[in-house]
Amino acid sequence: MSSKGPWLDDGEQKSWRSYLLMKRTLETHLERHLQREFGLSGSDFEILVNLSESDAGRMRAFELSRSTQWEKSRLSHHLTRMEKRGLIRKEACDSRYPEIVITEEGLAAIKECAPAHAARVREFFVDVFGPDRFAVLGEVSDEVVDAIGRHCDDDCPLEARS
Amino acid sequence: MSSKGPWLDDGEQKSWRSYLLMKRTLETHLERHLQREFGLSGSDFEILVNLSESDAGRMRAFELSRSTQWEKSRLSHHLTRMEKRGLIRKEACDSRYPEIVITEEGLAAIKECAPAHAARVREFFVDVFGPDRFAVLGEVSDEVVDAIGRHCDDDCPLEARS
DNA sequence: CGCGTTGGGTTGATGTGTCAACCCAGCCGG
DNA sequence: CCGGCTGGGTTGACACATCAACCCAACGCG
Repeated sequence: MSSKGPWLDDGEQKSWRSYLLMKRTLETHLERHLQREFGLSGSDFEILVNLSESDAGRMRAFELSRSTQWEKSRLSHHLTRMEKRGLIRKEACDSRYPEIVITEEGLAAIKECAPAHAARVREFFVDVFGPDRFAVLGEVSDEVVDAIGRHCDDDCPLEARS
Repeated sequence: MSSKGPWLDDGEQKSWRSYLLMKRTLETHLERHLQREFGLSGSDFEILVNLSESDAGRMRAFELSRSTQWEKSRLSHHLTRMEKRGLIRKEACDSRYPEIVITEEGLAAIKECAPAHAARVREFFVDVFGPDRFAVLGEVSDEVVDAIGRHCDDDCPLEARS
């Protein structure tokens, strides 16, 4: 597996902890900004982005679940909360299973906050990396996701044994 | 601020979303592994690491708060939960304010899971990056934290106006 | 002394994520 | 026709994070 055994050496430790700190700092900064300025959580934002990018502002729940990669129960809980706040609506349609529709209010909310959010992502993340390093980050990220995916393809059948 | 306006172009969008997916995938994978194999959450792990690295396995709460960068209320809540589970103890000492002490059980728990955890970090993250790219990640992470920190130094006095 | 302020720490309310169990329609094999 | 299975979706219980409010000892200063 690894040429160096399980442990991380000092330099790796340092980089790993820097990464962890950065991840948390960026996460809370962005989330806080959205919350304070626009009353939206990061989760709200993610759902609204997906809906607003879809053809008619409406998707089945399991499409959302596919594109966000959320667990179905998290999605269900969050959608009921968002419906209570008027950001989305569940609309019955011909074939069983309701469609999730973005409301006027939801559309207005995301249109209002998206530019400010994007600007912060650019200022504190994209521009700090710079084009080259940022492109590399994108590539490596895909590799990491693949690596974990391959591992789980191997394991999950085993873990799901009963 | 930015030479390109607030929006992200297509390539940047793609990298950003790759990063977001990677971050979540890695996070849930590591957390799930710790939880299922050892009954520890990532938060438990972080506290136990800090305590076990301290001189006598004991620190004041606010030292923990400094080294983890957690909010004090999060820390307080989590420490009471961990005490209930026997991983730590709050011990009264001479000068006001109790010390947080890692228990035998807590020490055993972290010693047991740390190698497996480190191995997963290495396998799915460090080794996928490779030494060079990983070192760069560490550096850029520090820069991002600095950038956000500088911004908040400017703003927080204003935000904290009353 | 008395009184306000600061700072470490706790508490409660609330919103959120996770797990496991469940519901139910459709499907498939007898 | 019936029984079990699958898959989209909901629910409830619980662990967790965040915010604001609070507690209280120590300090500063009139």
